[in-house]
Amino acid sequence: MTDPDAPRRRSDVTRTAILDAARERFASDGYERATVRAIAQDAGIDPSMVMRYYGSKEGLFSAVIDVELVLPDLGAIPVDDVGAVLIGHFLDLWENDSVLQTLLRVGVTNEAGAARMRAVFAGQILPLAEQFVVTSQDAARRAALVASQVLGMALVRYVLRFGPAADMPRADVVAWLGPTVQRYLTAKAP
Amino acid sequence: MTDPDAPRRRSDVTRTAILDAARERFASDGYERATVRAIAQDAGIDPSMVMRYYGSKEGLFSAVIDVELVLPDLGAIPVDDVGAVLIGHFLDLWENDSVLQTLLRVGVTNEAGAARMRAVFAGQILPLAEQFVVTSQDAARRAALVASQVLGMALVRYVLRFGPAADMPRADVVAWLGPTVQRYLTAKAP
DNA sequence: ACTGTATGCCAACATGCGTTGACCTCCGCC
DNA sequence: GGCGGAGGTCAACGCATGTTGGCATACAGT
Repeated sequence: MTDPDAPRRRSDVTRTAILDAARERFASDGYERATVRAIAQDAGIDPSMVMRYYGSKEGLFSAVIDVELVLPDLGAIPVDDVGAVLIGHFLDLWENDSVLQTLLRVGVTNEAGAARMRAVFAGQILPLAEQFVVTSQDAARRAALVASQVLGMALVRYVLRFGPAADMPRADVVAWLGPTVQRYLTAKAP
Repeated sequence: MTDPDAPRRRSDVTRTAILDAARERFASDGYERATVRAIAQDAGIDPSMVMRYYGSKEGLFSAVIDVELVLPDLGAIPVDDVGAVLIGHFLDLWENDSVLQTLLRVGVTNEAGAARMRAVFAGQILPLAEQFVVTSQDAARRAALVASQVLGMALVRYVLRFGPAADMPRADVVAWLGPTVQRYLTAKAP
């Protein structure tokens, strides 16, 4: 019997090596400073392989950011815990998946990255806010508020690495930010 | 009598033209994509002038981000209004001065920019938090929380330009974010 | 075992970058 | 009126980048 996880082509191991290296380089250096040559060297192959398998640097980047963010179903948890659960889940996401760091780093200077970020926002955070509110304009605003706090914490904690933000224990982040997004989602509009 | 604001050297007009063009380019494109050639063209002079007056691209960037952020004295306003006043002031700052956009755009991919951002944080937001709290570690955390919300809103509103965040009237931003930073600064630690 | 093709490397290309030094020009001063 | 220096342009350098085509090699199907 054949292993269903086995690579279908011999080149698949190289393909994913390139993708992994690219993920890290884009996440830590941003789009411009992550050079094809550096990515290729990290992956242990020739730069021309990148072009063969992904067409161009832009194509490689597209492959890197083409991921699905999955948020937990918030219907199953008590309404009062939504804020805390959400913050906890976002912290997991940021710490275990480099694609969000990539998006944040690149979205700030690259329009394609910004567009992808907006798409994630529209596909994940917006529907979430719509569970708590009637009019769609109100939901959009609340989603934007949640995004501002979540991305802001990610920025100072993981990207800019402000000491106090980076050192804060996870539980404290949840305790402080949880009520904030809870209010953004469920409080009466001011 | 001589005008005290008159340029002391004939080249001062060119110097500031370069600086103005650099501010805009760095703010909108980030460090890597803001080329010396493009800045020079915007300023209407030759690229070599940039080198003559600022030594290098790095030197020009240093000159651009070498600014003082001034926050209002919060001693004079009622304690309960601190959050709202602060948010209002930050919105003014972001809308009237491109240097913060520059810092945010560059700080995400450039270590010098990130360092400058941390310095602004330590020099401006941290002392502010120290007015409300006794231990310096607590103050640092509260300052980081305020920074996360303020920078997060700047990110989604001015840089990533999420529709709902960019369109939100200024008064609504103050009404939503004011209580948040108010709580970060003055509420009992959880 | 033979052959075609997928896989990979190497060398080179064109381009745009930051940066440099030689040259020109015009203002202010003796 | 001539002169020295500051202000400015021009062309070029060296380098790193993304990208390309040609060539070797090793695998898979017959």
